[in-house]
Amino acid sequence: MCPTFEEALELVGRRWTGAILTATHQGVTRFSEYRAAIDGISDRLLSQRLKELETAGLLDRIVVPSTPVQIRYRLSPDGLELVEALQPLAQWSLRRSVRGRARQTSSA
Amino acid sequence: MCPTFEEALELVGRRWTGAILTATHQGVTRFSEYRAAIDGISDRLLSQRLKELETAGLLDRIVVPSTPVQIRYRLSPDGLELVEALQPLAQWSLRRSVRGRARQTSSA
DNA sequence: CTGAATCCAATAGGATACTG
DNA sequence: CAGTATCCTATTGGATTCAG
Repeated sequence: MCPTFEEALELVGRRWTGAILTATHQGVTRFSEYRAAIDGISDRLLSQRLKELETAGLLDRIVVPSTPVQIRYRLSPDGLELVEALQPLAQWSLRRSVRGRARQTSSA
Repeated sequence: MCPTFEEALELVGRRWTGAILTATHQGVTRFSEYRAAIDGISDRLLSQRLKELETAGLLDRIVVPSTPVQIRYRLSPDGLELVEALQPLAQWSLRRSVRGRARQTSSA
């Protein structure tokens, strides 16, 4: 299997990453908005994930030169494509949860 | 975001999981075949992932009553749907790697 | 052949406090 | 507001050995 696919899976499989991408897709742009929109995420992880996604070229970090400066995030073209590419997976998990399967995936 | 989507992402984002699903989809069925097909995976992780995927209802573990018994794995209907749902993501990562983006996603 | 058991190193993640 | 820094624990993953 091509390694870039594994990389994509592992990036997107990191905790909170899906939630951040989804939130961004739904219009969330500010750090504090993510905090409010994503229940349970810590500042540290949010900051880390945003940076990872920016580094991966999936989010653009926009500095608005107001006073005080505002930081906004948005999906890059690649990021938008990714969110769209994840839709079938979202549908699948939704179908599955409706059918009753899901959960019990841990327990090593 | 619905928690089942996060669960799906985290399951599929675990190391080797994508490779195992792909290999299975391409006809791999035996433990030793996975070992041969997936470069670098250890017995421990292969065993663990197979069990996780079985527990999640994505793989079926078939015991063939020959002498000695043979163990075969195959995608369950859900697992097949999952593999199909992952195709857009695979396409996306392929497009991206062709375009030259990808990599540099780690470095916390 | 198909794993399970053990041991260890690395990484991820959570909580909290602090800063420009 | 938008993060950093620090600390600490839990989870992952790799290597190796053992077993039915």
